[in-house]
Amino acid sequence: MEGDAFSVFAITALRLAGHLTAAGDQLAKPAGQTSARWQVLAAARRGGMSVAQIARALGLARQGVQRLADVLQREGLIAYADNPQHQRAKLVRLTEEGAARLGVIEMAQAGWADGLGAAFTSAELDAARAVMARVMEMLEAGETAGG
Amino acid sequence: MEGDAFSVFAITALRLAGHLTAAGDQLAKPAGQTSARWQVLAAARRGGMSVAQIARALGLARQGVQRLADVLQREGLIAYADNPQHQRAKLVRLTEEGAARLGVIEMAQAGWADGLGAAFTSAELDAARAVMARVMEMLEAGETAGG
DNA sequence: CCGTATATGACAATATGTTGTCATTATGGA
DNA sequence: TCCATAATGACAACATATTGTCATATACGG
Repeated sequence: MEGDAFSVFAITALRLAGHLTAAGDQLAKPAGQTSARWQVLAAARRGGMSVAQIARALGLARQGVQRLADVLQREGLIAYADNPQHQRAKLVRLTEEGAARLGVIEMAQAGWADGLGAAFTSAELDAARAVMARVMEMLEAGETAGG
Repeated sequence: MEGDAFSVFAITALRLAGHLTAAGDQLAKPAGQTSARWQVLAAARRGGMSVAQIARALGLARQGVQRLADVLQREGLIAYADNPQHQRAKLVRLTEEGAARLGVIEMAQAGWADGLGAAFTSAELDAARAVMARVMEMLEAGETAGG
């Protein structure tokens, strides 16, 4: 039945995420970063977002992203800019040093993704991604409803 | 190109895992457990495995599983049994109390999986799972090769 | 302006997980 | 037996992430 198929799907997704995080750490290591920091740097480049907004975009707890951002700010990779919309919620901005580090990571990431992606068709990857996204939507709906 | 499709796939997988872990924590909470503890309890029920073997099966670091297992042992949910094959590597066994807790979790998990799985066909879930498994195999090969 | 609800950052406690190191225990070859 | 290698558990340091709590800032309805 679908419940069993879903359980196997979920267990596989959790194990895959572990491997992807490990791979991301390896990609980010030459730039002295990690998977988590990379995500925050990428959000900082988009610009115009506060820490809380970045946390929501990444699906993480606000406080965890705050801690990462504070570290990155002390290291000079991101900077806090005044937010005309909100006195306390500073906007996160990528510094030149941060952009350089992010560039190193993304160069490596592009080659990595090309290499792994070559073993699949775009249709396969997109179909799998669509199923994952639908599951995520349902989970998010449940989280909002349940507390 | 497939590289871009793969990047989007990877990012989606990471976000999905965050939501799945949160959902698992909610399922395990009535039994006073968490997603991580649940995984170890499930491995303990299989029996005949040492901590290091469980870690490999879950794709986690040996030391992290050891710490979780030590906590579960102190709480009386699992027990260490002598291993005739290895003096130091004790076998992990589920206690009656551990089996009771695991049962509570899996009752809830079954209903949860049925509810979410009902929105998908078995073919959809299995196709997505197959793609994730192939990605995982490639990542594991890379990890073994690369160190 | 006031009161309520929400959003945000700060701080602490805790859980999870990795990496590194060490001593001990197998394992296999000379 | 002896030695090298790998596996294992113990311990520590650190990175990541959640939950809870608090004070302050913003938004909105009167």
